[in-house]
Amino acid sequence: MKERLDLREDILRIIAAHSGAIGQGAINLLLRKQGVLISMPTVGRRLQELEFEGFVAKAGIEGRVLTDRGRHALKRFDAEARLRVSGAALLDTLRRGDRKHLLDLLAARRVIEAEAAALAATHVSPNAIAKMDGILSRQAAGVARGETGLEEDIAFHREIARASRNEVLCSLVALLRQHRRYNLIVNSIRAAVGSRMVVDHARILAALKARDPHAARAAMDRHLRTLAADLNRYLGRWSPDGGVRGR
Amino acid sequence: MKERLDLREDILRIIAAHSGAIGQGAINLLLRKQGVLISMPTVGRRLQELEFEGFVAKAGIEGRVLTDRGRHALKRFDAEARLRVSGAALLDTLRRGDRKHLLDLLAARRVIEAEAAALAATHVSPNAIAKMDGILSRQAAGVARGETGLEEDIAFHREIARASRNEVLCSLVALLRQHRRYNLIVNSIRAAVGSRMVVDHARILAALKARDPHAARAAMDRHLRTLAADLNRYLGRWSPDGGVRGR
DNA sequence: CCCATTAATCATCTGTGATTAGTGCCACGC
DNA sequence: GCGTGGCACTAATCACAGATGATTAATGGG
Repeated sequence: MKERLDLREDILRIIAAHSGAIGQGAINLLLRKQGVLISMPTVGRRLQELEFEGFVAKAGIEGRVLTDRGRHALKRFDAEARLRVSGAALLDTLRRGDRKHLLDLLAARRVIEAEAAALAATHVSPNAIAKMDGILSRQAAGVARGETGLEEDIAFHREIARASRNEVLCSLVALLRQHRRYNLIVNSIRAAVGSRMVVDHARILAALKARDPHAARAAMDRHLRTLAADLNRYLGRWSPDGGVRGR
Repeated sequence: MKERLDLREDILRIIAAHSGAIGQGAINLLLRKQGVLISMPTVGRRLQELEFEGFVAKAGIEGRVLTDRGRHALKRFDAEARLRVSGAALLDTLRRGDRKHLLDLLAARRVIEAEAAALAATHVSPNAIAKMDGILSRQAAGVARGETGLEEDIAFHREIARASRNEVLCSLVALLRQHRRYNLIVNSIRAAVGSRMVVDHARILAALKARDPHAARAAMDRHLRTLAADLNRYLGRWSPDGGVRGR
């Protein structure tokens, strides 16, 4: 069901690109030129389906043309495809774990989460503040016990993003936080950053409680700046060239 | 090849969730409970494949267990799945076109692109500046002719993101720019914003030429702020409730 | 002795590709 | 001007490969 939809999309695209009507043979050749190697009968079958669904119509004898509905569907497909491609590109960038990309990632997180923190300062609910208080004290207790506090860190940042009431920022924070290698590294340097992370978070939370957007933004900015500096030092220590072995 | 990988993932997950060994019959039942309806022999075949690839091993007679490699692969699968889910959530948010989401989107773009502009001011190459010059003059000419200048707008912002040398920011800009309804609306209000867009862009470009990060950030911030204000006015005019009819 | 598991065999179903029939247009030659 | 062969297209038929499911050994443990 998946790749067939893909094939049909390709066929629609070819028909749209071609001026005038076009038939199975020519479509087959063009598909082949695109690297899609299918037989002509299959193209015919897909064409029958597309015709049945009203996306193409027979134009006399010399082949088929797009209907308005087909053009419309294709436009929607294109938009979806562009979205998917952009998303995939971002995911690929996020998957990479070399030094520069980790720092790039942190720089992006810094501006995004700083804005989220500023917004949160004006929009946060008492309920959310209570939740953050709980997270923070759990994190402090965990770090004191020698744990990493990673879970609480993630939860804290997520709560702030959620409190910003900006769904796009919230989604972005969630997405950018899904980086395995980054989490691993924070794990490794937790001895250095664990306790300071709690202090940083407390400062952010205090700004939220004071409903001071400026202070919240500054606190979050500083938090992620120092994290980036730590990361940079850590990576520099183990691999000056920036090519830490990851996979 | 696709759904089979999916099925195998499900099977791995079930084995991992189950304490101790588990066989085809029980896996089949659990799969069925998940809504995946496959026959027991198929489960057996997948298990053979997984065993051949070293992800599971036979545990005596009572079924199969995960190997270390299987556990590792599953962990990787989980990370990938989380990434995909987060990405899909963001795409869903971006797909929505109501007033609040459009403004959220613009707010996110504002901080991201402002940072990109600031970085670009220090990293931009003469080459890129020349390219932006070209884009800008084409846009000015187009707007003077009564066109929307939308293509050039997109290209300009993309160039700035690229000049920031931060791939994450660049991907984010590309992703956030893929919003059909937003582009449609800008099209609709181009009479109001078309010429001012050129002025804004010129101001940004001037800051880049002066290699002044502060000015670049401020110019971009202002550009997207006014755009948001325009959008807000436009949406307010046509639908005070924020529920513009889309698609 | 019964049960769960693995694995093999056989039938079926689906999708695909090769081939072929049927149809109308076009160009060429008379 | 008209018949005729070539050509592109549609669509049907047949065969084949692959996956799936039902059934059935075969094995070992409670």
